[in-house]
Amino acid sequence: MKTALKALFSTNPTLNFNSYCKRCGSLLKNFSDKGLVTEGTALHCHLLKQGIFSEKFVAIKLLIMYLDFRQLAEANQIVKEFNGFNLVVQNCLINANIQWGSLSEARKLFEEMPERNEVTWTMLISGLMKYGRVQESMWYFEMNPFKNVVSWTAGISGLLKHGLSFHGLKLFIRLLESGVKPNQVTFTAVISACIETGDFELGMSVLGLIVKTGFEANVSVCNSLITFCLRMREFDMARRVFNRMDTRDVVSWTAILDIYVEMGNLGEARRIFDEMPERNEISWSAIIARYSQSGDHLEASKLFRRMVQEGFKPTISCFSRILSTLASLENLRAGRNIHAHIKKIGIQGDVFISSSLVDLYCKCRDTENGRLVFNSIENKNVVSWNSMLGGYCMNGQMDEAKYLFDNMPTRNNVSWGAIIGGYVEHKQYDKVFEVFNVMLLSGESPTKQTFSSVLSACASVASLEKGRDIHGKILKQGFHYDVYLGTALTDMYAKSGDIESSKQVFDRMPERNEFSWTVMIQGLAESGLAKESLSLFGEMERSSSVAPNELMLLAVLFACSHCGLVDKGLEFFGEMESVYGVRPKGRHYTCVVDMLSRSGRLYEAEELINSMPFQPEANALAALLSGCKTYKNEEIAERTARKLGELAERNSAGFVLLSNIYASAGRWVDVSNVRKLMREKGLKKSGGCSWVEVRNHAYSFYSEDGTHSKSAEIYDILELLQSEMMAL
DNA sequence: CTGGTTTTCA
Repeated sequence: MKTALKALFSTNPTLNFNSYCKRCGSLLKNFSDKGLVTEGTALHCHLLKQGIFSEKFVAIKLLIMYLDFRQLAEANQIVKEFNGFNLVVQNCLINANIQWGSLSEARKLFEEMPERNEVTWTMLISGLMKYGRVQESMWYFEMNPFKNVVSWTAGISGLLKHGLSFHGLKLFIRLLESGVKPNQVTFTAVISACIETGDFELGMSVLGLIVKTGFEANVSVCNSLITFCLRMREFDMARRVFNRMDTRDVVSWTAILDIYVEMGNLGEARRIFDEMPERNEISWSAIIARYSQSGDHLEASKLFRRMVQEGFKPTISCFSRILSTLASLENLRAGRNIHAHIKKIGIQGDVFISSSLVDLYCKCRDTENGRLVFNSIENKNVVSWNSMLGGYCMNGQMDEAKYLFDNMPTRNNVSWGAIIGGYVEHKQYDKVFEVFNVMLLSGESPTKQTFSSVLSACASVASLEKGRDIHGKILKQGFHYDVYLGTALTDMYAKSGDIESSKQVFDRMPERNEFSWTVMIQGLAESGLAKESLSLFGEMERSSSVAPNELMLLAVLFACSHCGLVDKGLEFFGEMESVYGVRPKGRHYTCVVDMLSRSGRLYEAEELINSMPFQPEANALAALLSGCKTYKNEEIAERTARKLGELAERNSAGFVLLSNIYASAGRWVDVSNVRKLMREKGLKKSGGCSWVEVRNHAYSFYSEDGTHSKSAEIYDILELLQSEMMAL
């Protein structure tokens, strides 16, 4: 900009006066757009020196610039130089007041004007529309004596912006009837109305009109046509429009880029992006958003870095997008940098930005900083509250979550879903049902995700009654079994012991993914239908394209273990890597060790543990110990126990088992040694837990004393019952 | 000279 100014100062003497003024004018407009106050003032001084400041064209640009900068003293100075009433100057003043949101001042100026032109009217109409005052705007529209294309378009697009597509289109019809010719701007606006209403037929007839009036070559019209085709999923037509254009701008390229993304071809979209003749911050945002959406957060953040390096200013949406990408990458360091930048340019107050920031800190497990950002949001909306709520939930701070939830000004089904999901995630199942019931009572409709969460809670507490109830509610809501809901139902029925219903749901699912198969295979195995489980696995291999994953193979091993098909299980285990390409994890070894130990093949089990390429799970050793107990093999038990002792794993189950084995062998000294060891390591026997349901509330009881608020009374009653039983 | 339109997004 500085160089442009210099070039102008050392001006070309051959430049004539008019083009000189024009160049000054466009420079001033440029300064005004980019907020370059110093440069603008400097040019003003220069013009004063040259004595051409009162030239009307230049003066108007100067006035607009000073109004833009809100330098009212200078602006007033220029107004004075026009000596009284000037229509264009008054128009500029009205426009400035509209920009500043002083609508009453703008209207006062409008009313006081001795004469008005079509621009005056149009400005007021579009100004009122801009602030959502549709009724008043339409009133002025009807009063307007100069209904030209621009004011028609202003009225139409104003209605469209406020979701009144139908009224907008009706106004468009009136425009056609009035005899005024619509132009390219009108058509672009009307096409976006067709996009809004999703009316393909109407769009096509507008297209006919466009062709008839000869606007089909206009860039803006074609751009909106491409978007129209995109929304109607007419990808071929979109490409035809694009290919036919003889001039394309950055908007056209960005629009066609999105066509390929929608067609699921991100690679082709990227190729277009790389080959675009020109890019702007919106095209950058678009491609970054698409990478982020498709889960390639690394590429998204790489592109963001390139975008900034190439000097593009990210838009607000781009910032919030990249923040959520960094949140997924849990890249707190980069996130903090961007946070600092956001503060510097002063957009931290934006609800989308601040909610993304809350999410970023929480996903990086820094709920404290998340809370600080949350507290700083002035106009919190549901999304901001939900981000903070979700943050507490994902970090298991359920007390904070509940407190926040109880104090939210408004809740939507996302909020309910978040807190319910949090309780499920952190195994507080009694709370899940409690909150879910309140949710239903409040009249909020659960989403599919919330239903899935609650179903998994039912599965975990094996509450068939509740599960059936939820199933009924799902049907009532009219949700059909999609993959997620169907899988959750299958799992719930299987875990609650109703394997028949489980199979029924599974059979009716229109689509199954690897989780669905896993759940069913595991469900059958755990219900003692191990043979059926294995044959279902066979069916899956034959009939679907789903590849067995780690979890599913675990279920298969489990099935073999539970129907005593030890050799079959060993065969599967051997094939895991070679046939299915899944490297056995600790859990798989544990399962096989368990299988061998249960059938008394203790030496093989021990050998398998010794052959493991990594540390065995404590559970594997525990399983072997358990086998030793059953088959009375103290020799292996001794060795295994030693290994378990060496294992630094904080797993108390193994120790408990160990002490039980010693106890059953009557080796009380060893028992007390193990207990001592546990105390030294700070391990506690994880308490058993039981619960009863009374009127939709689950009451939990833990094996440690005194954890229940009414344990004293409960024990009193137990004692009473006991003494009555003795009396019998 | 001053006014109306199109592309990304939560």
